[in-house]
Amino acid sequence: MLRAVPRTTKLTPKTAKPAKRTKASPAQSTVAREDYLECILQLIQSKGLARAVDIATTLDIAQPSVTAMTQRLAAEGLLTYEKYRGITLTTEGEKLASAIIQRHQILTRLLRHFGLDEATIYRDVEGMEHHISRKTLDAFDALTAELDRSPALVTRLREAMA
Amino acid sequence: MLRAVPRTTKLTPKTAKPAKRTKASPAQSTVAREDYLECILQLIQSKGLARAVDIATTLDIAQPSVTAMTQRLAAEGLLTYEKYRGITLTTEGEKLASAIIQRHQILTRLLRHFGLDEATIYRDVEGMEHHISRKTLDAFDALTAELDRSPALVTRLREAMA
DNA sequence: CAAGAAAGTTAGACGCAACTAAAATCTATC
DNA sequence: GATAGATTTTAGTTGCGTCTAACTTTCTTG
Repeated sequence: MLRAVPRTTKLTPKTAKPAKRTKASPAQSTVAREDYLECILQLIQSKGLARAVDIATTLDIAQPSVTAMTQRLAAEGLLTYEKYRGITLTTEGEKLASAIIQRHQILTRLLRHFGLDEATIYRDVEGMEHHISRKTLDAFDALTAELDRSPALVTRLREAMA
Repeated sequence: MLRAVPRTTKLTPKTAKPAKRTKASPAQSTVAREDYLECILQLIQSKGLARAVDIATTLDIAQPSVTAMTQRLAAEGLLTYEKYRGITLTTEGEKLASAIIQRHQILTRLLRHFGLDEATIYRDVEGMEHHISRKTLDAFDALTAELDRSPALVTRLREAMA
C-alpha cells in the first residue's frame, strides 16, 4: 500500500479565527484561573490572607487541586507562593483579580434588576463572567445605570417577563 | 513567617453548592457538546445535511475530533450516525439544538443594541451563551424588546458608553 | 470503471484541571 | 519539647476534548 501524501487541508476558519489553541501560549487566562484569582483576592480582603483550605472550601474543590493551581499561577507570575507558607498576589495578579471582581459586580448589579432569585443570579454570573469583553461590560454597566434611574423601565421589564 | 489566624475557619461554601462534578452523570450538557449541536442544526438548515468536514471547518476543529464528538453525541441519543454515512439529529437532539440557537439569537439581538463591532458581539455571545439560565434569558429578551421600542433609551445608552 | 481525491475513521497522545491516598509540615497544647 | 491534629504537598489517576499520523471508505472524473 502506498503511503497517502499528507493532506494539508488548510481550512479557512469561520469568521475571525477564534484564537487557535497553540500550546505555546504560556500565561493564558482561563475560567479556572480566573475563579482562583477572584477567590484569592476576596479572601485576602476579607480575612487578610488566602489559605489553601479556604480556597478549596469556597470553590468547592479538593485541596490538592488548589496546590496544583497555585503552583501554576505562581509560575505565571500572578502570585507569589512559598511552600507551606502563604500566598500573595503579585501586582499583576492583583490587578487582574480586581478587574475580575469588578466585572462580577457589574454583572450582578445588572441581573439584580430582573427580579431573579439570588441563586440564579449567582450561577449565571459565575458562568458568564469569564466570557465578556470590556466593551460589552461597559454596555451592561450603562444599562444598569439606566435601570437604576428609571424604575418605570424596570417595572415594564418585569411585567414582560411574567 | 506569618501564620497568625484561627484554624477552624469553616467558610460557608459561597452560596449554593455549584453542582459537584460527580463522574456519574452520563449525558451532561457541556460547552463543546452545545457548540456541536448548534453547528450541526445550522448546517442541516442551510445545506440540508451536516458533514464532518463542514463541522470541522465551522468550529475550527480537526476532523477526527468531530468523529469523536459525533460518537459521543450518538451514544447519548442526541443524534443518529452511521459510519461513513451521514449525521441526523434525533428529536431530542434537535429540540436541544433549537433551544441553543434561539438562545444565541436572543443574546445577539441584545448585544446589537450596544453598537459594538460584529466580531465582539460574536465572540461574547459564543462565550456567554452556554452559561445562561432560561430566567435570565427571558429577562434579556424583555430588555431587547424595550430597547427595540425605545430608540431614546438606546441613544442614552450609547452616549453613556462613549 | 479505475484511479486519485476527498471525506471519514482509528489509533495514540497531550494539556488542563479535577480527584484520592498518602506523606510532609506546621501549630497548638499539654 | 513532644505530640496530636490541622494543613499543605506529592504522587499517581481520571475524563474531556483536543491534536497528528495513518488508514479506510466514498465520491468524482476521465
